[in-house]
Amino acid sequence: MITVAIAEDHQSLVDGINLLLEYEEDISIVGSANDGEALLAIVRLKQPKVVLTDIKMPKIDGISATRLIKKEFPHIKVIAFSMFDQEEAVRQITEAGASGYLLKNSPLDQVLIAIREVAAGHSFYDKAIDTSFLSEETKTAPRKLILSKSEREILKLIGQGKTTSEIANLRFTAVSTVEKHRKNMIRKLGLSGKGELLRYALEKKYNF
Amino acid sequence: MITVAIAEDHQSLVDGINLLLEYEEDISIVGSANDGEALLAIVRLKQPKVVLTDIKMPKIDGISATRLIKKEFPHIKVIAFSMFDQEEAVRQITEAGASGYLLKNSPLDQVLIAIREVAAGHSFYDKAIDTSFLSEETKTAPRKLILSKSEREILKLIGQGKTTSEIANLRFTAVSTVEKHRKNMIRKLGLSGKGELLRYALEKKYNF
DNA sequence: TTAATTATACCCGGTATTGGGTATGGTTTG
DNA sequence: CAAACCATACCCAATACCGGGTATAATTAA
Repeated sequence: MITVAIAEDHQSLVDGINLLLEYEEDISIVGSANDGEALLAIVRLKQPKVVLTDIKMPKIDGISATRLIKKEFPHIKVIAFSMFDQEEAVRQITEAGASGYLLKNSPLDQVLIAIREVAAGHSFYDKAIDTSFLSEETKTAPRKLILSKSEREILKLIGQGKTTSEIANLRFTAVSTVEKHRKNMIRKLGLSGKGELLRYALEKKYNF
Repeated sequence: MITVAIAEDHQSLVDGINLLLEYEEDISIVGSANDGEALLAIVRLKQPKVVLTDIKMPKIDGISATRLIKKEFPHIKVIAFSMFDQEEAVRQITEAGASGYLLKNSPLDQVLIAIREVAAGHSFYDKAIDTSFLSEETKTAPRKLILSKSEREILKLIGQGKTTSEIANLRFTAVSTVEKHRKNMIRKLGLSGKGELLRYALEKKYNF
């Protein structure tokens, strides 16, 4: 199930998208907001897989919102939704971590395609968008290292089946610190517990 | 570290083996008993990797003790230690789950070799023992399936990162039942927590 | 057809993990 | 240099897990 949050100050458009997605069995809208601040609140609460956000919004604009979302939840995919094809806006929100850019005057079914594409880990830019000025890595893999040095070390130890207190001993640090790192990783990676974190560690075979 | 428990009603022999193993850095004696009942108690308490047991013992003989140990802790390796090379005794204790058979009139260093061999997952029979009547599988892989059907199913789900309550929902059964299965598996496999169980599940890639 | 095993479900007390915080120094970097 | 980021360490309340039990019905094996 692809969970989606929408931020858009024109309620009519929100309603339209809601209508469009209503009968898509693999997509579920978990919240919508009319400004950036409300979007952030929804994202923190629901942690959707995909965020579809307008760029021009009250309180917090879409670019800043994207930056904030990607900082707290690097795994959440953001799609920008804008009236105009402005090179500067495309550049800025992509650098902020967005995975796609849609135009409001394009057919609505593009929304559907874009959501599925970014949820699958790809990027999706409206055909009308000139992306030539974006480097290939920026579009497809804008990911810097998500985890910090300590976090990676701790994840490695978790992958060895160590418990939190064993890790704390090995690293000569407090249990609370290891717990904090573990919790930050769970948040950053969008996981839901030590089990999934261990799974992630073993699957990635320490390539993170 | 290979942890070892010894059961032998002649204390002098226990002392001798203690002395022998004292300077082996990779082997540690975690307990010794003079009868089968005391052995069981030690095994339950310390859960050693290897048990070295006499066959003729007060209260519970070595064969019955082996059966009981292997039932509760299939991962614990048992080496029989006997005065005589009796085919029937060799057959019975091997069928009970023992991984090796030593003779008391053999050089003491055989004990060392046997412990390391069985700890590594091999079998070890004294050279004087005629093992021709034992089938190859009986000697090297006397293991029937350690885990039951439900246990294997639950282990698979654990391997997918599911929590206990998620598994209970999926199987339409009580959380307490899933917990019981999980705990039984941890005991049977000699693990120490859900972390290691998950590790085991992923490592064995569901070949259990 | 008994005996053993399995699956089910619950008890207890104790420890670990979770998911939110806050806070304080260092480091890095624009 | 100020803003970000990182590592550190702690708080809290709620939930999950651990490692022992017991018990009962159903199924399987000897």
